[in-house]
Amino acid sequence: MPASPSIAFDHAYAAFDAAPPQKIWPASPERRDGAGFGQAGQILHFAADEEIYADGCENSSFYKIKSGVVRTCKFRSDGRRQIDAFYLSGDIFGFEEGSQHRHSAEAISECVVIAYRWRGVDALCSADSRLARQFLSQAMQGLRRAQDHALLLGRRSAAEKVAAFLADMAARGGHGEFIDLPMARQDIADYLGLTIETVSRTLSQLERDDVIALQSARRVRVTDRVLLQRMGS
Amino acid sequence: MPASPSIAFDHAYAAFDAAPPQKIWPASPERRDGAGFGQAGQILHFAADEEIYADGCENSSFYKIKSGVVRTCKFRSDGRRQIDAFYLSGDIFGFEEGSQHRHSAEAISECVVIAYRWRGVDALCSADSRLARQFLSQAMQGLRRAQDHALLLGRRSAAEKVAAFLADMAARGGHGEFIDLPMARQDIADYLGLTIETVSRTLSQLERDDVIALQSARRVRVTDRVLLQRMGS
DNA sequence: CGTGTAGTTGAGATGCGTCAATAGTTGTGG
DNA sequence: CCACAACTATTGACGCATCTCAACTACACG
Repeated sequence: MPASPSIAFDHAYAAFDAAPPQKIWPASPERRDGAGFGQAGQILHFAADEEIYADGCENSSFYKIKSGVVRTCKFRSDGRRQIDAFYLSGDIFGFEEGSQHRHSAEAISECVVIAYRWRGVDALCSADSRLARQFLSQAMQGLRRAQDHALLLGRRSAAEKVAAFLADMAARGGHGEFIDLPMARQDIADYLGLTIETVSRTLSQLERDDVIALQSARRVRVTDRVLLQRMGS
Repeated sequence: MPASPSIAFDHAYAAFDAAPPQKIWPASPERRDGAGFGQAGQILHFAADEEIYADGCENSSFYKIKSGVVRTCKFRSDGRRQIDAFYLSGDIFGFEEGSQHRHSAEAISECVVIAYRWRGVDALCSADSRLARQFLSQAMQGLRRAQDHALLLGRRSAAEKVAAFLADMAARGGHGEFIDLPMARQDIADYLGLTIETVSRTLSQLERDDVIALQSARRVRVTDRVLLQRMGS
């Protein structure tokens, strides 16, 4: 829908984080059964590489990251892995319709996440149309992200993919001209549909071309932001 | 969200199609300005290859196909085109958040579509939570489709891509063992991130492998549905 | 200091793209 | 019904970008 939601989604979820869910999710028929609600907004901790949920398991909650980085991915029968998305602090993941999750989610670094139960969401949205609007907006945001990812994967060179990835990471989590890459090369490769070797070679080439400088394997300095942007678009 | 909507989305939209929008979209503050509503549910005709809306133009409506086939795509600066999705009869397209469309939409065949104006949707959803639920469900469906497309484009062989595409088309519009392909080879290529030559070669190879038989360029008979499914997954 | 993991680099193989020619299809007009 | 043009699809030959396999390097951690 054309207009941005009247109340910023992040604002509403910030409230989710700060206050007990009852404050946000008002009384509703769901509350009477005495279950479900108490668990909304539950804080969970995960170690690096720990699984948060598995592909095909019950979709009872969605999650917001308080700190850390999460990847959602699918494993194919031949063992190949494809990463659907990376989620940074403040992002929401596992936001799917259907009774089962359609990807698995894994902590890339140590993570603190908040789990919000789906149970009762329909009732809450009925009671508060602004909340319903936030949910719609969140779904639309995920849609845009997935479309951009599909665009990134279709018929682009390795250099274009890697440049676009770096530009995206810079936009999302950039500290000035530095980009921190919390994920391993293999994660980047599985996200971009490349091999780890091609990712590594492409990064080296970008460095030789004076577009970036590799401070360390996980830390990139952008020396030519304009060119990086141009290469990735 | 785990459960399917209590009222099937299609049902609600069937009502959209059959009845004047006032019957579905009840009185609301928006109506008082005397505009917008009268145009909701407007029926439009498009010739083959005609543009329905352009990338970047005002996002005032979303659309449902009554008959025909539509593609949404993006054009890159170097002239390459990427197709985001194909929409068949009954599908909804142009369902995006934001003030501008982020793709262009073109009729592949002669088309009849219904345009629904966004204007006033927020108010309507506030008034009718079931409608809000349908909108959310539609967004979630688009999200799933885009995720599947990204999965299809990442590190799969040409044979896997084409097989998956055929299996998808069979599931969506199949008449028994026959698949009608309303789009040109170039469209399929731009959807799968391949060239037209590779698509053509791959189809020929599938025919030599006795997975399909090409009745004509636009009509495929599936001779080994199980194998086709397996190749594409 | 040794061991294990992550990342880089090199050499060769290959799948797909590119360019070009051919074949098939559709539509128009005589 | 045929002739012709224009377009779409198929097929072939060749080149190149990326994959594969392998060796090497850098870094973290006990």
